[in-house]
Amino acid sequence: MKIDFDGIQAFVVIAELGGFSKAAEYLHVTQTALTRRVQKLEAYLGLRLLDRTTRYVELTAVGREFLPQAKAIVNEMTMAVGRLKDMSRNSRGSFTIACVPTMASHALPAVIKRYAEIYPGNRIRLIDTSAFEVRDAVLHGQAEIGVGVPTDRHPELVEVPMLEEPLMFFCREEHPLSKMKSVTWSDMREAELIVVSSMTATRVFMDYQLAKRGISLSGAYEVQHHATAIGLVAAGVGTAILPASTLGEGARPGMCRIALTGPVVKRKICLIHRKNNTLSPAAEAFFKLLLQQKNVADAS
Amino acid sequence: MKIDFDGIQAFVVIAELGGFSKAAEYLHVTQTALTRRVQKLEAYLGLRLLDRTTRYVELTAVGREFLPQAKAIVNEMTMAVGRLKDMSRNSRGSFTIACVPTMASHALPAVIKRYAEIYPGNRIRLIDTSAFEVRDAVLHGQAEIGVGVPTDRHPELVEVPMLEEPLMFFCREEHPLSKMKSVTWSDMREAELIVVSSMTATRVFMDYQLAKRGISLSGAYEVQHHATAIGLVAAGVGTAILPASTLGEGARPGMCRIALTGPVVKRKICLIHRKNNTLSPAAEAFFKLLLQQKNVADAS
DNA sequence: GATTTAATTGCAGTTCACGCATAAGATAAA
DNA sequence: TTTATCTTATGCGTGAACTGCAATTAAATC
Repeated sequence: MKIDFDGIQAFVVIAELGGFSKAAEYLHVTQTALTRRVQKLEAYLGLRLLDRTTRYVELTAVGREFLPQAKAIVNEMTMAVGRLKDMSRNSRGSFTIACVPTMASHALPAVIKRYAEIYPGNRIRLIDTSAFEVRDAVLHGQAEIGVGVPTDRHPELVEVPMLEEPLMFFCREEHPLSKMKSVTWSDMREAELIVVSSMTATRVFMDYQLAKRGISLSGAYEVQHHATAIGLVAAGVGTAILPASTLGEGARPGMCRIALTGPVVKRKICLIHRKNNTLSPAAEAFFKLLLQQKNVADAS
Repeated sequence: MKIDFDGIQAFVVIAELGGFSKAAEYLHVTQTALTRRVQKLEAYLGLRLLDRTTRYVELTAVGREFLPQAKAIVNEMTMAVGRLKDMSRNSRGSFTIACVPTMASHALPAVIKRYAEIYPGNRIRLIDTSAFEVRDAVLHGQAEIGVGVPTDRHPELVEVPMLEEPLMFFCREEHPLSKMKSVTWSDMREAELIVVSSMTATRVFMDYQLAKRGISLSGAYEVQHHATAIGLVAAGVGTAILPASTLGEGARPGMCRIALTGPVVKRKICLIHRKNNTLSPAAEAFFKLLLQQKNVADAS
């Protein structure tokens, strides 16, 4: 009833190398063992695969017919197992990560670059989408790792804090507040304010934090993407409230980024993965790199 | 280093049936054994294939990727081994037999018919050719079984006597000798005699036997095939010396078959196979049927 | 919190596979 | 024919691996 892979492998190697002894050397076992394996296999099958005198080994008619199949099976098996071991040893493989757009364009690129240097050849599928869909993608197994914001607890998901960044005030140098070290929410003039859509997790979180302190802020402009908001500010349309990482220091000429206090509202970014699902070695390695990123952020 | 087929099979069945217990039942082992097999496989590979709580079993990302391959391998293996066992148990399979034309058209058809009844579906490739080429076909492995005449001993070949039949004299009813119970070689009139080509083994053997008794007979007509000779006799062209089996008793109207003595020259037919080559089960079964034919001939 | 279901682990028995040493068979050379 | 040599087969003892039972642990449901 049980299938004897060793026997078939022995048969293939003996047939290809033309002898028990050579095959034994190749397989790093004694010739005795191969004799036994072949005998066992033949006994199990009820027919001879190899006609052997003490001098020569030759395929039987059945053996000749079976050899190509056996060879294919042994090869596939060896290959498949080899690939798996390679994945395990060298964190090789492909995986999918879901990520909110901000991180996809700011924190991720550096990590992906490092990852590509350490593990060349590994393909990463990146789904950049809203925080809600990031959560769903991980939950439904479309992505192994999610980079998003904390959400309502789900028993299947694990959220690991990665970094947090304050919302900041963005304006042009000409703006009256541009020379301030920090500004407060009450300094905002709604008539010129650009905020991101209330559909985004960032905005929901922000509104919630402000509401706790009796502050309400809707803004005159509402856009979907941070990049759009930055563009509008740069063009002199107005001022904006955005996560700090939206713009690195002095990344754009004529643009100022000022701390926003009273209160400081911090957007939390976390890594998400399914609770009971082991990450593939490739994803695992990436996950660790992401966590290192966290430490970098903590240190600064 | 050693590849664990059991483990992979366990993985596949568990993944397909969705649980260790169900898989255990399917494989006729305890669920404990499967736990161990999977653990061993995963330890060997260095990664998890199945994420399992005590309640549910689920594929990991790697497991999902590997499952199709594993399934294919396990299926192929099971199929291939199954086919071999079937070949062995039910003498199933195809094989090639080489046969001299006389036998191919006289003794063989009945055997093939019986064989087809007992082992339906088995394909037989039949090479009908000269005795020399029958021998070569077997020697070079193109045919597993040969039906031919004894030749010079070859260390690689085994010849098993099957049947022998006398050469007989064939003529039309109008012929002066047609009413004789038997005729002798000296009764032959060369001017009207049709014999088969001196290239055939039968002819070589006949000449040798006659030469021992100082008889030489070349005939006026020489043809390649027995069927041709019979045709010529039937058309009244002449008389012929042919193996008895060329024509069953009274098989053709107006044709007589008369014993030829002084001496009686018998053509021996034997089965040939390679000495150290095990026959495939299908061929083995056919070989046995052929030998029964021998007994039939001996009895008559 | 109790119950049920399903995988895991401790333990012990047994089988199975392996390797050493030796035998036996076959070919080639003397 | 005998001998040398090469290659597979076998006897036997050892050790590892696999298995199964029974108890355990963990998750999900009531």
